[in-house]
Amino acid sequence: MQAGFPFSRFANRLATLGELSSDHLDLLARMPSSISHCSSRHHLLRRGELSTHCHLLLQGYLCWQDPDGRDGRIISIHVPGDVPDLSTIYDPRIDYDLVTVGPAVVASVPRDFFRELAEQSPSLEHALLLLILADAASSRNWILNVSSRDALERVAHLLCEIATRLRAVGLAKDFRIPSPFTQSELAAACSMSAVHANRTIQELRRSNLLEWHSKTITITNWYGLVRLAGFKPAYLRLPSRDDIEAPRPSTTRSGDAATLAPLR
Amino acid sequence: MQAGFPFSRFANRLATLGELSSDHLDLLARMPSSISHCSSRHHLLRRGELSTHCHLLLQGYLCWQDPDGRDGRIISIHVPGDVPDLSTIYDPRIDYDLVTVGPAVVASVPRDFFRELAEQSPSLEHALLLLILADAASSRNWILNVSSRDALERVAHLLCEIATRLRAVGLAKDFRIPSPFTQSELAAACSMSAVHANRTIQELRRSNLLEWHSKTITITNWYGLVRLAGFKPAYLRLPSRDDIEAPRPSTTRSGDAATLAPLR
DNA sequence: CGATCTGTTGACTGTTATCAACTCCGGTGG
DNA sequence: CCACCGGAGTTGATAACAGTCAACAGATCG
Repeated sequence: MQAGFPFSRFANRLATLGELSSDHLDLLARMPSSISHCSSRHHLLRRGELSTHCHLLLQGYLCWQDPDGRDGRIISIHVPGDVPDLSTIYDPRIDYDLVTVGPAVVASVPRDFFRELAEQSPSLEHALLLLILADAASSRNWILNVSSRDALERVAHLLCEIATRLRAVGLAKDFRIPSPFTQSELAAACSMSAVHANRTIQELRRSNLLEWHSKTITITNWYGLVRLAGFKPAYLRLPSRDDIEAPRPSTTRSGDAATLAPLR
Repeated sequence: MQAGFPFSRFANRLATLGELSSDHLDLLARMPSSISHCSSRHHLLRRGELSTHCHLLLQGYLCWQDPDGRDGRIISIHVPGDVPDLSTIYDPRIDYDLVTVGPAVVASVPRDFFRELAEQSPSLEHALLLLILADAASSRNWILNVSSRDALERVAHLLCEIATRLRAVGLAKDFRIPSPFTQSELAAACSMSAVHANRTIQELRRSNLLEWHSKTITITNWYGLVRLAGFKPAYLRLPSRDDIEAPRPSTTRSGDAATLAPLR
C-alpha cells in the first residue's frame, strides 16, 4: 500500500475487510475527488437532500446530527478514513445533517464512482458493504450506549470508541486524542445536558482516567476507562488487537506506567 | 403477486423497493425454507453465533435484544414480512439475541439462497440492500427515540412505528394491534423501567389515545398519537401514504369517528 | 385451585435537567 | 496595549423525571 496515497486510510480499512488485489488498488487510486478544508460546524449534507457525492474524511471529525429536537443530538461520530455517507451509493436519501466537528479536510467523491466500483468487482462491493454494515453495527451499539449506561459510563464508552477507531487508522498512538469537541457536543453525543457532561468529565479527571487540556484528551488509564465503560470493540469490525483486555484484571486500581506502555 | 404465497408480504415489500419482474418472482418462489412455530421468548439466534440461515417472520413479532446489561434492552422490533437478520448474508456475525415476542411463525431460509439471489440479479440485490438499509435507518431513528424523547413520547412513537409497519403489510387495518408484549418488554424497548412503562401507558389511556385489552392495543386517536410522538415515518422507507398527517391540524382535540375512518 | 406471571399502586430515592451566575480564555478592535 | 466581547467551561441551587422497592390484585395455566 502506498503510504503517501491520500486515501490510504480508507484503502487500508477496505483491505482489512476483504482481500484487495493490486487491480483493486488501481481502481481505488483513480478515485476522482475534490478536497475541501472545512471550518468547524460546516454542514456537508442536510436532511432531505439527495446525495450526489460521498464524503471521505481525511482529517478531523464528522458527525451525523439530528437537526430537529433541540440540542442537536449527535447519532454517530466519524474519524479519518471513514465515509459516513457511503450507504448513499444505494439509497441517496439523507435523513440527518452531516456536520464537521472542528476543522476538517474532506474529499468529495462522486457517488457514481463507488457505484461503478461495486459493479466492476464483487469483492470490492463486498468490502464496501461490510463498511456500511459496520456503521449499522455501530448505530445499534450507540442505542445501547445512550439507553443502558449511566452518564459516567456513556462518556467513558464514547471516548473508548473514538480512541479505538483513531488507533485503527494510525492516530492517537499514545492515547492522546485531538479533541475539537466542545463539552456541549460531547453532551449531544451522549444525550445529556452540557452541565452534566461537564460534571461527568470532571469525575473522569478526578478518577485519574484522563486529562483534557488545550484541545487534547489524554487517556491516562486506558484499561481503567475500558473497564468502567464495559467497552467491547467487536462491533467496530476492526482487526482484533490485544490492547483492550487488561493484562491483570485482578488489580483493581492502576495508573502506573505499564498501563500506558505502547501496545502493539 | 400470488396472494396465498406464504412469503408474499416479503415479496411485496421487495417489490416496493425495486421493480420485480416475473422472473424475479419465480426465483423468490423457489425459496427453500423450513417453517417453525415458536413459543414466546424463543431464541432464534444468540450473540456470538455465525448465521447459517436467515429468519423470515411470517406471523408475530421478533426483536433484537441485548443479552448483557440487565433488563435485556430491545434495540429493534420486527413485523411479519421482515427478515431481521437479512444483513447476515454479507456478514454472518451475530451481535445480539434474536428473540420472539409472543408466539411466532418463522421461516428459516438458507443464507446462501439470498446470496445467490443477489448474485443472479443486480436489481434483486439492490432491493435486498434497500431492505437492509431501511433497518439501519430504523436503528438511527431508535437512537433518537430513546435519547431525545420523554417517556410518554417514546411509548407513543414506538406504537406509531409498529402500527405503521403492520399496516404496510396489511395488518392492523383498523388500528387494532395484536400485542403479545408485556409491559416489561415495552419498557425494555423504550429503555425505561417496567413500573414507569405501566404509568406511561395509563396516561396514554387516560388521554383517550389508546386502549389495551386482552392482548390487543387499539389506537383510538391515531393523529393524536402521531402528534404526541412527533412521528415522521420517512425513515421506514415505506411507500408514502396519506394517513399520517392529520386532515385538520387546527383541531386540538379529536376522538371522533373521522379519525378512525379507514384511510386508504 | 394453588403457582406464577403480569399489571397496578404508593412511598421513597436518585440521577439528571434546568436556570442562573460567574470565570476563564482567545480574539478583535479601539 | 488594553478593553471589550463572545464562547466555553464551571459552580450552586432547585426541580422534574424516572428508578427502585415493596406490596398487592388480577389473570392465566397447569
